[in-house]
Amino acid sequence: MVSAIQRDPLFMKVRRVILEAIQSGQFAQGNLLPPEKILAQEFQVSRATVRNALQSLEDDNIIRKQHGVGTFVVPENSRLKMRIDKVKGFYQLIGDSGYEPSIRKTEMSRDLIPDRLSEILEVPRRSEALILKRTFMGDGKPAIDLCEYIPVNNLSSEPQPGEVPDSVFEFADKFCPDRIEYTITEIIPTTVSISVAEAMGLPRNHPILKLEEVHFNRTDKPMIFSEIYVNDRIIRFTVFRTRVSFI
Amino acid sequence: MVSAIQRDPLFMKVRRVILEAIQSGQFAQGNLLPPEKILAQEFQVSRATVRNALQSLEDDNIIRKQHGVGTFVVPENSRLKMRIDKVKGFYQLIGDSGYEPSIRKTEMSRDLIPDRLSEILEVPRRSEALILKRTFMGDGKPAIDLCEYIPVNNLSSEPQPGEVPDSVFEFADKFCPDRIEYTITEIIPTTVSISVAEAMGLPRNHPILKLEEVHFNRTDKPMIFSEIYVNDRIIRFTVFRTRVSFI
DNA sequence: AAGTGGTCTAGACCACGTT
DNA sequence: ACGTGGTCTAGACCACTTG
Repeated sequence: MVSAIQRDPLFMKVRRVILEAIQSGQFAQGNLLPPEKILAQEFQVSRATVRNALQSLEDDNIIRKQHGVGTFVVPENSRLKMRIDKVKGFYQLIGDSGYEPSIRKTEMSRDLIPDRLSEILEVPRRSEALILKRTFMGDGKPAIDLCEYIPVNNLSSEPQPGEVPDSVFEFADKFCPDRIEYTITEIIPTTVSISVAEAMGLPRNHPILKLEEVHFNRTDKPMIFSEIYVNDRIIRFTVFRTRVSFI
Repeated sequence: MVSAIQRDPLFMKVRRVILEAIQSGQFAQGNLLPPEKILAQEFQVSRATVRNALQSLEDDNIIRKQHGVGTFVVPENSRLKMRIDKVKGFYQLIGDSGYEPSIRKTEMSRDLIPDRLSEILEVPRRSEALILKRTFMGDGKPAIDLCEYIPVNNLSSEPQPGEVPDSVFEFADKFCPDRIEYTITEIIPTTVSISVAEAMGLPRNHPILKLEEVHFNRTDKPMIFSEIYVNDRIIRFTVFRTRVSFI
């Protein structure tokens, strides 16, 4: 079952206050935040809690800490919204990219699962899967073409047309016995096939990004496979990488 | 100046011991690690230190924690070595992909910087840059074609041919006034041009992944631009993504 | 020398999932 | 009810950068 209620931890409250202060440009003198000690006093919390809040902001590339110096606000222009390692859903992604998101259609069908996918999803060959096809649009133009394969054995109830959520995470919450705990994505350059060219409104042989995603439950069992084509005229993925020293 | 010496924190020692135990399959009964409390007692450290060690292992997708349940070893087959958000250097990346890495050549030249890059690197138009071109091989076949642009004003000393490090991070450490603090990478699908096709030994119009990287120093100043072509027959990038709930 | 973030301790209580 | 990881405290000292 999906637990919807969860108390908001203290550090998340602190995070929100700091984030608002950043966004309203409050302590933006030189983009330097007050020291952790001061923040702790100000918020009447321990330094560990402040550090927890700052850590979560650093993960999102909002701030950057430097040992012996201080905590800096990362300039807007090097913030990244289309981080491929932070994708939550394509609808939101298109919005973040500055386009008006919409969904053209949702096709739902049942069919035998391709042999390659039955291996990846660890289900018997020639077993059945629910197949969902959708095209996400940005400003009315095709941005993302998506095809999801859910083996019928991984379904806990049968979705009706019209009640399919935008995001695969919500889909699993509603219609699968387990939620998706993590996802592994492979990035593949390719050129558009005839069918994709048609769906995306692109010339044949146009280069395009293909993503193959496998969604796992908490016991590391693969649940769902997604095949995704991304129109690079609308969506450009980025990666943020900090220097790491140790192994 | 680059500080080479740094004391190894306690939690890194703990991390190493846990990692070795995982790799030697020691506490692999059901892939469940002992509780944090027990680990703390065993290593004679505080629970916070154990948590710090476990956190770093979780970041690397070695373990996965689940609130109320325990800490699990992630199965080998869903470990990822070619995480695009964790790339340290291409030489190592090729090795991680299971190929014998080598470097074909390093071309070094000075030339005017292209207008587009002068904007990205925030230097005056028509200023000069050091240009480094290299091809990384895997098992003798071209795997990665790399072209780096370093504005001459961002150099602190002049590299001699033969003393150019494999990694751009080490290059900046040696020949630039600042080290690279973080990198933003854009992922672009494209097809090979004539020159790249030649360098990579690929047919014309073959789809290929292009990466455009901008390397920043600690003051968010762009220092170096890299243009990278990745042969997807040898290197396949992956992304690891866990479910996140809050904003 | 001063001030910052990084590490570490020894406790305590809470939230979550299982039994 | 129990055991797990998650959060939080109040302190201490260390490592790094800068003046």
